[in-house]
Amino acid sequence: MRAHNLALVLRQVAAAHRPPSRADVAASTGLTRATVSALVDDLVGGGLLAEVGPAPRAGAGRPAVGLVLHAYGPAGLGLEINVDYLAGCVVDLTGTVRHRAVLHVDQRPLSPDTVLAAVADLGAQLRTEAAAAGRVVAGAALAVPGLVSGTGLIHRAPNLAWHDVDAAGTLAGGPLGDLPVTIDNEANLAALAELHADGQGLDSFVYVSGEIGIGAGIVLHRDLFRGARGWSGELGHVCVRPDGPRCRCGALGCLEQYAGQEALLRDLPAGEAGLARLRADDELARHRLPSAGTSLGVALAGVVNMLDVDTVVLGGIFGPLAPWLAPSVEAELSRRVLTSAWSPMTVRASALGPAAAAVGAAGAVVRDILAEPAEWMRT
Amino acid sequence: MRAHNLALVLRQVAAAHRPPSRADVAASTGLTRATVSALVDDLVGGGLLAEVGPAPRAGAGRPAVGLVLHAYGPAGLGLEINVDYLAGCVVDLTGTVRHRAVLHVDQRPLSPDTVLAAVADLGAQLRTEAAAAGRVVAGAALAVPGLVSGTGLIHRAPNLAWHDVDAAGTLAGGPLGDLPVTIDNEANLAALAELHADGQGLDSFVYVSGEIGIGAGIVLHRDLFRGARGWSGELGHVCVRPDGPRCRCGALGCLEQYAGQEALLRDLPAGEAGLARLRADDELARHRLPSAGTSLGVALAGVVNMLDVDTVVLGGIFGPLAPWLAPSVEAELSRRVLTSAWSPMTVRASALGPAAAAVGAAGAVVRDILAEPAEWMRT
DNA sequence: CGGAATTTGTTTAGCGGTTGAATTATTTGA
DNA sequence: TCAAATAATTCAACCGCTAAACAAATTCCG
Repeated sequence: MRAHNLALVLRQVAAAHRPPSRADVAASTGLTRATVSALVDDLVGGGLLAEVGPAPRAGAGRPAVGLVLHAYGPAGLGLEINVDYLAGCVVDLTGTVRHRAVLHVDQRPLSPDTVLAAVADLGAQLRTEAAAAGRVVAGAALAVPGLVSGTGLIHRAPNLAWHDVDAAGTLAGGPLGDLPVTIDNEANLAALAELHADGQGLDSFVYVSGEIGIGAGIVLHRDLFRGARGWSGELGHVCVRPDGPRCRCGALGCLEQYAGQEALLRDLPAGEAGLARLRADDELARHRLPSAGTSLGVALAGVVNMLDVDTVVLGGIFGPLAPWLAPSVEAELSRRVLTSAWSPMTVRASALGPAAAAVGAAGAVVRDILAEPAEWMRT
Repeated sequence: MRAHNLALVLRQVAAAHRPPSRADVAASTGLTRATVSALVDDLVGGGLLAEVGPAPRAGAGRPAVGLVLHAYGPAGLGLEINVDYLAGCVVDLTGTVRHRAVLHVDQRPLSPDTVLAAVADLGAQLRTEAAAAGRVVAGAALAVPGLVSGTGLIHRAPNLAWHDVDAAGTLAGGPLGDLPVTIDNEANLAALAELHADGQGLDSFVYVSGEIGIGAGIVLHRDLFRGARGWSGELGHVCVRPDGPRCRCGALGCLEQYAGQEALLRDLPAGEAGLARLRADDELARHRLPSAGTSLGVALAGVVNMLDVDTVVLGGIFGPLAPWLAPSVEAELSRRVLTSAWSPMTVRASALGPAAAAVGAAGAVVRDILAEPAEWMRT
């Protein structure tokens, strides 16, 4: 009960627009001021909340002491392994990114152990930076482009050609071995980053992560949807045409064959160079992207009919290509989604830059702490 | 906290295989015997639990008093409107069906008000029967083949040609006007019935409801998944081929055009007559059903790739046709679902008979009471 | 047959945590 | 300078759970 109320108070402070007073929190939670005072004292003592000078306020009365999440409380380390880069960042309790790093290296020729060692080194370096700035990293999360078990086993990462990699075990032996590390799918964590990106109250959406493969992170009522075993969101392998071209996964007509990076860049240089060319050449883009958008729309329409979300966010490489993709996606959705008749769908580009998953990962670490403050303060 | 623990105790009693004693419940919940005693006394006083004579037990010691859900506690009324029948039933707290009724009438020529009045009458009649047997109906739930809002507004029921029908408002004026009535999608409630059907511990599955249309109810971790607005599960309008035949919804190539009842019974008599013919004529069934199963499999593979469930339950008319449908559904799933490589899918026929949704609806009413006993006992 | 052992269920004192009212603290405004 | 207003703390009361002792009802075994 104590634990529950601690989390409740913390949530109110985090959600407030300006630093609330103890009295404000009492009013918004329904608890009494006495209780809130006691809880806040605990949270301040535990390093999760800080008091700030009273905001200039009109009217009489004793000035309120503002409460904010402690900017030097426990920090989260986010790491990302993707096909053509590694990334990492450190965020504080407020969700602000304090340090970041990206390494552009194609990971495909490297062994899983090499890649995991490299990303651990990147993380250790960021942790040192954070420590120098007075922030202690309390935990880490790693984003990978594949299907991951809760135990940290990567079952399959098709575009890295990994399978059955015990990432958690390998990391435990490295320089981050003393940190609790969770491992999650890249699209899931990017979706979380999108959810908590500044302001705009997205409640439920599908985040489409266009990288070498196509993944999706599903957010429902501000909560990440993981499916039964954590393996949801394999949008790239939803069927667009049952008799279409063969996919790397073995099936026919998967979305990835129509809207994956390799399909978009056919006859163009691979990677960023080809994408830049596509963005620069409006003629080319108009010729090639709408049909990919239609395929994306067909697949997403099925997803939306089943899942019932009202917003699609185009992320990864689809973000910058949204001007050409979104109209055909939107058209297909409004044609095929039953509910769009009385409740139209929204399609928009992601608000995030590259390495969104790393930011989401770091944010997930601190939000875990905020969600269970009692757990954190026991130590 | 009290409320939480009351529900906890109730859940343990409901989940037990044989009537547990207070001591058993204490052991399985982690509460002390003293606390459980107090909680149980409240629940017995509130008419939710009953004590039964001590079971003959081996060993020494004072004999235990068994606890069971009160068979004469509050009962739930379930109602179902479907295209070619109305159904209703009353279940007691244990989930046992005590009274039932079905009316085979084609509802399509009738107005919504007429149909709602008829189903309300059916409900009132069942309530009278239940009262005569000493059971008081505490609430009702109505299943409809369409998209429903939480407020009881039926946005669209394509196969009844209904739209914007205020079912809750209409029912409030009828003979059930004094009961709290919730309204929900037919496939959702049938899925709940399947979930709570005797025994076998299904945890997460997609229940495919084949009626005139095709719907789906999604259960994840023994919890109904409703999507963002409660409009999930429109499997019938997932796209199988983007350039397929036009569907009643306006789009091209919806699953319903390949595996809906009308597609299955092309050139056969409509309704039960045609279905009987199909079941009787193995030659015909082998010729026609596997291709429908393949389409179903294509659509379900996309769903499973996104949602990550490991079991598909074929219900409604698909249940009896499962021997011909399931193999091709299964084949398509194992071809197309990524996770099936290391975690194979299961496809099975529903354990339920007709009017599954009515049973699910009635069960939902009593489970709501069991989930919040404090709420119920306040009255 | 009768007492010890055993298990169930209740009683009682104590404790953590919340509430509500009273109290103290700090400011504005007349 | 003092009253009014608002913020935060203190303190007694209370609710619900726990732990341990106790009462009740049965079996085991000499």
